[in-house]
Amino acid sequence: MTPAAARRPTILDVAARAGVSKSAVSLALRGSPGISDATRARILTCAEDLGYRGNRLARALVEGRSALVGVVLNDLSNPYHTEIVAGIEDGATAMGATTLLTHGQRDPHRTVLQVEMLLGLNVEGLVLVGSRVPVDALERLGRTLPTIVVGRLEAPVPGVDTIANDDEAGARSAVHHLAALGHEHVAHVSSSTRPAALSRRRAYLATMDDLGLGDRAVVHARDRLDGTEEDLDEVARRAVADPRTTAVFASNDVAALAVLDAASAAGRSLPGDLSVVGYDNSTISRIVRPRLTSVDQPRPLMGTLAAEMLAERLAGRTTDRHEVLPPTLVVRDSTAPPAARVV
Amino acid sequence: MTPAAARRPTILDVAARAGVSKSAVSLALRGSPGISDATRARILTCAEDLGYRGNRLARALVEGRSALVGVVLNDLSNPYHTEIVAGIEDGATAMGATTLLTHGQRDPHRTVLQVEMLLGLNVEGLVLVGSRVPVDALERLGRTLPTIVVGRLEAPVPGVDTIANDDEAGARSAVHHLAALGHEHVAHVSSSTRPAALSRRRAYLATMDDLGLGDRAVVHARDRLDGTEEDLDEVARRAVADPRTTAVFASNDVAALAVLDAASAAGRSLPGDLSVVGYDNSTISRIVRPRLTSVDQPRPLMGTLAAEMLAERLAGRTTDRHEVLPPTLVVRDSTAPPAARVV
DNA sequence: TTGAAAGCGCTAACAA
DNA sequence: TTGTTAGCGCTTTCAA
Repeated sequence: MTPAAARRPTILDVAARAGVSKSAVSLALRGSPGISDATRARILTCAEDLGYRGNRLARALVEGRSALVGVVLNDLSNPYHTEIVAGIEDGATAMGATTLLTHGQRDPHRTVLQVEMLLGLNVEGLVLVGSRVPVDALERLGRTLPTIVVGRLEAPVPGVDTIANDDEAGARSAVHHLAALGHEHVAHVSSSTRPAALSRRRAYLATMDDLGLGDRAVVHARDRLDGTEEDLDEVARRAVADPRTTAVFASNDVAALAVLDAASAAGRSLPGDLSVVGYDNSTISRIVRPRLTSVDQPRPLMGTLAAEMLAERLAGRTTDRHEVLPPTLVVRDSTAPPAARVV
Repeated sequence: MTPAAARRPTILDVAARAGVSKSAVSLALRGSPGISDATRARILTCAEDLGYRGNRLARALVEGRSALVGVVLNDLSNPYHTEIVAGIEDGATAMGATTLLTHGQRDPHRTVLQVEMLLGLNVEGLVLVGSRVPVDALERLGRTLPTIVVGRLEAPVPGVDTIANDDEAGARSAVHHLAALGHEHVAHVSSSTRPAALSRRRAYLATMDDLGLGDRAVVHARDRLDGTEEDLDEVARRAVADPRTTAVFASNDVAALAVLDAASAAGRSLPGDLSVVGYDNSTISRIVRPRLTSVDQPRPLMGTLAAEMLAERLAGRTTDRHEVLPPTLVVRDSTAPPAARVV
């Protein structure tokens, strides 16, 4: 009594049907030489007839390589990541590898579990996108297999390559844009103390200084001295409440959205009464009204670059590589010259 | 000359170190009985020392089952899907399976390729979320392995289970909500001719009839008679241009967003001058202003249910199951009673 | 040009 | 309680 579901045909079934040995089938299937065209054609036909489908697991086992690459997102629901993923996948496909996609639900612990899972499946390389993997775990990965981190790290980890956008340049372009429009009281809303946000915060202050506006710079940050985080909307309200402030540079689009809301609630008209620049050029920036001026990271490029660096590692590179890519400012409707002052 | 990267330790290495046979290690690792506690402890320690990590590929090969489940999204960048995925993953984890996530980039062809890839990895089941897999391919899948489709199908496919929300009920609740607010001229903006959108369109018309408003119903659809699709913004403009229309039910949140924009552009104030209801309760509905009233599908439940149905199939169920879940209306700020008419 | 045989890392009989 | 053995489906020597 065999089960109802037909067993999946193996290479042996094809061999039997074609009247050859299983190694002949293996050769034929992968287009290797050392087999006559006639036999190959016959074998291919038989395989087709049987609906034969190679067993990648078996192949990976015997070849000692899986041609699998793991991609771990911090958070699947973050639309910021999807273009990066597409880039990685394109690159991986080009090098004959298959990407396995997972996500850590924003939780470092779950992220580590996902990574474990991928290692169990014998992935040959790992790309971590924005994932908050603990440094010790990252170090272990760097020793174990090619590992690329897309996103800013607090400090380099040996054996781990990184790809990030130039947060300093991005922040600078945002502030310069606002200053060029005539804004002097440009405030900053900072959403976190993670490396990328901190870089932007520092660059904001430095740029304000460079422009001779250092004494007008003011940072509204969520992080409190006691280590807790203030509500983002509350921070936005604070920033908007200052009547001198005519423009805000926010450390990401989510924070910018909070500022837009707070401004509306406070009766400040946008962008005349208050200009806002975000960071990430996420879908949010196209959905909100006014449409958000935002700093764009070259996401597709970051993805293909990740795949490329992975390929290099697999080809034998052992030195670490840290790539920083230039962002570009996308100007939309949320920034304009400051309205004439009614004193 | 061995390569620099240390070979990953196998069960044999552990056995050698512990001075036992490899089957003893296998037993110890999986907590099977038939081995003394002392030996087990020793083996576990050795495995730990060596940094041993089981090879799932080898295990899958010998056990004849992979404990892998494939999840295929139509589009990774569609935030609508992510909660469903979380549900599927939770369910799969509970049944001891691992989910492999992929996406088809909205392209049926690419989707089929992804499915092929998953089959090559010996997944034991497949969950397709909103994916547009051609019917013939779907039929083949239904014959080959447990397959669950989350989303509405044009017609049932033998061997394929489905999970969908009740589009009729959702459309009805949207129209009833608007009618209860006092709207009579409720128009519908329909974004496509896909099964879900068509169901909502039909239910809209039926509900308007039921309410005695049949003669005031008007459908603004993208689909033209010649089979082409009109620009969504253009359709929204048309809908908003009709001065009698005081409310719009859109077939999804993206369409609703287009209506909101068109309304603003036409100088109609929201929601007093025009009320709008969307469908999907996507992140869009929380980002736009006014916040969008929208029909919510029970996504987490859809996900866990998918995993559950998969488990049933794997346990031997051979009858098809089609589940339809009730949606709920989430009322936000985009709907209000019609403003008093200035005649 | 083809077939036979070994073995990838593991589990699951079975024998000791 | 332990060790031995035979494969899972495939690739890859090596002979024929």
